[in-house]
Amino acid sequence: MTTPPYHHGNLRAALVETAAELARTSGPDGVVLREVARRTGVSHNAAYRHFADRDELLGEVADLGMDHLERAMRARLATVRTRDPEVRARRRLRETGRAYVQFALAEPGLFEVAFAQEWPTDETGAPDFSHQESGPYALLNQVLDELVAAGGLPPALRPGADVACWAAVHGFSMLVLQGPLRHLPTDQRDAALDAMLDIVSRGLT
Amino acid sequence: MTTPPYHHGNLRAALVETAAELARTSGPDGVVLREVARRTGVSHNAAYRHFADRDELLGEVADLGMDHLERAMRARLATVRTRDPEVRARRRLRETGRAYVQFALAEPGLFEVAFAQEWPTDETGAPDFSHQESGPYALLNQVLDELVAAGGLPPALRPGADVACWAAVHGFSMLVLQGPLRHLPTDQRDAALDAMLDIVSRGLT
DNA sequence: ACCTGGATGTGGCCACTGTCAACATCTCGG
DNA sequence: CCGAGATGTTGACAGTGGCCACATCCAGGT
Repeated sequence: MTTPPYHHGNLRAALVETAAELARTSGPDGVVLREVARRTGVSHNAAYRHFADRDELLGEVADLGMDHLERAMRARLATVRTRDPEVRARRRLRETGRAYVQFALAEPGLFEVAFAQEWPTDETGAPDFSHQESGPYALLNQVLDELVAAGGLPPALRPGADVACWAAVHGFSMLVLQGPLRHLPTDQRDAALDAMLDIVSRGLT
Repeated sequence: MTTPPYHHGNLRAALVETAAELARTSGPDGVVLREVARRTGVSHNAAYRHFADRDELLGEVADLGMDHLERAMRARLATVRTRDPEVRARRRLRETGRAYVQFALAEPGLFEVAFAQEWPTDETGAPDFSHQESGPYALLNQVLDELVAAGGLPPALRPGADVACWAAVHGFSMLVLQGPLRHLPTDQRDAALDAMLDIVSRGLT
């Protein structure tokens, strides 16, 4: 007859994990504080000892999602084994985009939570990840720089290329996840993605 | 001393309008059934005589938003006065994209509501606006067809061009509205949009 | 060995929401 | 003119996020 301990031991981490599970299956709106507490076997108020409010918990889930996204991108990047620098860089760029979309489609809930979070800003209020060394955006910039260095992308087109790439893959993900392409059959969806990546790639030449 | 009439007269339309106002200022989550009723000066349950549930009301607002978007796009398209067919088509394509982003930024709430709605699907479940004559998507396809006809876009690149264009402008809008580019100063934002439109345009050549 | 203060978890409460069911009121066609 | 159907109201319910006061536990100092 072991009575459950009054203190959980590592409630904070447990809550984040449960919240992430809910986010995975039901998106941001599925992360209901009381349900998280229920599933973690704790009272509906315990979470407030570890998070200021629901948003702070969601923030943790968002960080977790960003980590997963970055790992997925890095994993796919590592599969490119081409020698020729320019071809290699171009393939790596493509894999970056493909990994982004693939993650969004595989983990729509986490993706949505991760994206809906606040983003770091510098003192002027402008986005401040330009000098970040990690994170999906930094990774994209890195790959784009590789492409410039390899001679595959005219330096004049380099500024703006990051936003263009990001917008394309992000928009595609949204169109498929929540938008008009929601019910597009898988093969057509993949074809559309390839076509889009082709167009963007052609535009960066 | 005129006592207010028991019946409103045109409650349905009035509710949609109030809901649209709320959507404009507070996005989809701001469209709270009870608040809509309150502002319309009616009891919190009156809406149920006209809409099955909150989603149906939101659907009306979404249609309204789509109309506005399409009108904005058409208005901008009409400003292109160039004669040369190819240049004209290319400019019209650009204005299409610019109008989309501009509407999203000017009316973020309506935009979000409009986009989050269900979309028509055909019997197979695939999106069914391919043969639509109106709506933003039909307009985009029309402009792309113009570009092909004018010789500005190789027919081989025509399939997929629609999704690519849409994804780019939609993604850009999302990055600015809810994403990392949220606090980007206006001038930098415009520059980034121009750069992106350039890249997409180059890709469609 | 105590005991005391801070950290952690609990239960009760409030305002708010969407939705349902029962009731009230009005309007219009026979 | 009168009754049926459409429209609007009141009241209730379960569910939510958030706050407060209280209960419990653990660690560190004496």
